[in-house]
Amino acid sequence: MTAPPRKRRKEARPSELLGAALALFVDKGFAATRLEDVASRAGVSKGTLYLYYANKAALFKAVVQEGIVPVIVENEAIAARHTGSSFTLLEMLLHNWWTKIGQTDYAGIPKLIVAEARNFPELAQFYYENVISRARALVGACLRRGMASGEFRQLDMETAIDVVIAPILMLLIWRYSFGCCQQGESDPERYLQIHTELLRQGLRQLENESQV
Amino acid sequence: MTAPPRKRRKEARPSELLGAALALFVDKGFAATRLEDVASRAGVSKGTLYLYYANKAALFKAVVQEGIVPVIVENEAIAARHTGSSFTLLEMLLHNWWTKIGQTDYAGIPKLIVAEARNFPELAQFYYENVISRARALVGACLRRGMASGEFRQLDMETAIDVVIAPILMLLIWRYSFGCCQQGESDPERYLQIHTELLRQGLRQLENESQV
Amino acid sequence: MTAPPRKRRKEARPSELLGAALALFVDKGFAATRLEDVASRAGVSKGTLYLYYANKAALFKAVVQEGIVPVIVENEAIAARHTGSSFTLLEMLLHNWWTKIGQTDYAGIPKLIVAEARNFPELAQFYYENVISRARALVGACLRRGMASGEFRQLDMETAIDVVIAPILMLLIWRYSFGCCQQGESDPERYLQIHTELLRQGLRQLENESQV
Amino acid sequence: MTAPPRKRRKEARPSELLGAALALFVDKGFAATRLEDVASRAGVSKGTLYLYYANKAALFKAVVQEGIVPVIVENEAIAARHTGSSFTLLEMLLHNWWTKIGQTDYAGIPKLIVAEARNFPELAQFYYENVISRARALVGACLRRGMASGEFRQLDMETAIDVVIAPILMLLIWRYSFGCCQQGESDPERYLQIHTELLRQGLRQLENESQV
DNA sequence: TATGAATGAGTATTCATTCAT
DNA sequence: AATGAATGAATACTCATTCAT
Repeated sequence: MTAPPRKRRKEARPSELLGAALALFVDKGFAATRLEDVASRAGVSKGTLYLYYANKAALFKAVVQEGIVPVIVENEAIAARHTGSSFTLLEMLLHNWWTKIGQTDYAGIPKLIVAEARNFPELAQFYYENVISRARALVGACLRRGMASGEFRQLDMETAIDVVIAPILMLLIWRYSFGCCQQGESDPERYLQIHTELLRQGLRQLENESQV
Repeated sequence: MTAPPRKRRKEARPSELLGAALALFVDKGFAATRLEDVASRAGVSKGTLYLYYANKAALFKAVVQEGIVPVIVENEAIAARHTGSSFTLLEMLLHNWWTKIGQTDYAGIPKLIVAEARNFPELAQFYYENVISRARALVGACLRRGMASGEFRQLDMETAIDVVIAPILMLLIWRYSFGCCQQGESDPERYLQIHTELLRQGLRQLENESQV
Repeated sequence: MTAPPRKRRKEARPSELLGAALALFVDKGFAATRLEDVASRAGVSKGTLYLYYANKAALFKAVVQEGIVPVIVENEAIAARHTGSSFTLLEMLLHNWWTKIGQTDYAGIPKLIVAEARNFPELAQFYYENVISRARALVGACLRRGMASGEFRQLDMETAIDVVIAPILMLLIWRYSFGCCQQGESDPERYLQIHTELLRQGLRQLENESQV
Repeated sequence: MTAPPRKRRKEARPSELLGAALALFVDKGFAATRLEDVASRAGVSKGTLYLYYANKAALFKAVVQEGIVPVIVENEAIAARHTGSSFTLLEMLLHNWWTKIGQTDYAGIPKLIVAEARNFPELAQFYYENVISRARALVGACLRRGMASGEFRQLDMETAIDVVIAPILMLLIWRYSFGCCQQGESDPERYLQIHTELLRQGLRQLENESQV
């Protein structure tokens, strides 16, 4: 009969809610996450959640907007002010993504969105416009820059973007799907290092080719 | 005179059900597929479905068992009897996979299983054991063979397997998630051709390296 | 742990469900009626209700369609085959309505629809087209017939229809709103008898008027 | 210089709240009106509403008390001081009701109370005691007076009261339920005029009858 | 074999009311 | 007096599974 103490934390609520939502979204997926669980994980009631986010889709969009879009923005800034080797830029972009996304709970979002895109086209559209197309544009610009300078060899652009993005994407998708099924302990850092090295070789203008 | 078709019908039930299940699973995913829809697409009642498959999970496993595992078995046979270039073997394996899986509705299964693995660990386990681990073993054996013969350079095995599998996997995942969101028409054949070429260059023992 | 016995009563279900729905709709109104209560009053589970009616609105429409529209149809038939006094026809129509609607649970529907029309425009539209407009057309035809024969005096048609319908409508609305609040026991039969008498006087062509 | 308007504001709060409540109650009904909407329409917060009215029911009662009961009181005063024709008194009472209620937003209250009486018996009881019973008593007294003086013929009292009240009540109920569904534009003034005329004829002591 | 009627657990969202500030 | 953050009860609809026929 003792009413639970009401705490007013207007400032802190949004980030607490987004944190709880992220944790559950990446664990269960979008459809299978119950908003009641999000609320209770954030220490509030279901109703409180709706004070901050109009519905489940809005909550998901906020998670992406607050957690992933800023990293895109950062990377756009890094690219804008970069002078020097295009491959170094590529490394910086991937490294920042890895630090801010790959090493946090946000790492689960790419698998989630791939998994639910068809059943929630509105979310897919949002993610495509705000994350995918911007990320691809960024990598594309970097590659174009390298090809123009002769640092990279000429490649089909869309395929080249895939080649850059796929390894990190596969790593994240795998970790959040079969990650726990796999017996052998995988070392993501080493995996990425190898792929970066393959990338360097795959992209670089070969000596004798450049001379042709 | 209507008896014979009725009989044929009866014997065809399982495959009709599996066909309907496959179509809906790859369209909606596992959780979002309604067994009632599967049954009605196969032209039977919901109850009949349960005469053949104990539950939704059993139905899914049957789809995999009947449609995907045989391709693995074929590929194992191809590898067993192959003599000659390891890269040619790799091409044969990928080509068979592409023909039997990539160009059929089964192409949607990899995305499905990645999407639902966490929420249905039993299915993930089944798929991992019956498809993933066997496919990786097969590719691994092929790579080991090529490395032993000097055709391929020495690479970390797990990473090399990833490098072989990832492009085709990404292609399928993408097609069944953002495929329809994307404006530009993508040409999967060309995409695969490019990746096969990159693969050839990435794996081959370079002349001067081998001389060292 | 003993599962409740499942009874298959496909034939009887619809009328049992409609009966339960009618009872609760007229008691609580449309919005305040819980489908779970309808189901349990009919002795079935919530799910079963949905086997027969797609949703709450469909259930309501079925109640009207099965219980009220047939009375309209009957009255149209009565009017079509009637020969003789127009006032007698009017009495027959009102009497049939009173017997089939006014003395049954359907008597609560007019109040319900008036109460919820604004919040459920789709239901209002359905009821207006299937009941109200047909009932008014029927009364209108009867009045026109009496005016043409000189039995009734000339009156504005819409108002005349109101004058005929209003007393019985008010009676029903009152019974299902303040009926229980009222201390004095009201006698609906006597009320209607008085109104019918007033109607006879109000409609009839006065002797001296007809001579003018 | 902003202080005075602030003060005026404060004193005007209750009537602003009652105005907002009236508008929403007659639009949505009692149950479907959200107190948050009432508050925001009045330009205050939800909490403030509760400073003035203990709950939704109290708010509704206040609307009736402030807007409808005074018209009853006025009519009681008109009747108390009236000398002359009873029918003229009836016309005055109806006219005042029409002006103060029928031509304002309060016109929606009769439909509301009829619609929600059963689900909110406390409100029904309040309205019955403060409005309905007093209005009927008033009309009853007027009719009794006319019957005593020989201006009206002898009629069953309750029925006679119904005859007087029903047309105006039906008009208001209709306007707030199917009013918008109806294609033909109805003219309430003309409707009332016709009914008043019918009333005059229906109530008056016929010459030859009075002579009997 | 085949049917399809029946079940009931599961969930996003709303809103009157409370209360800390 | 005023705010608005917080609460939690309440409800339509879905669908995997069961089972009587």
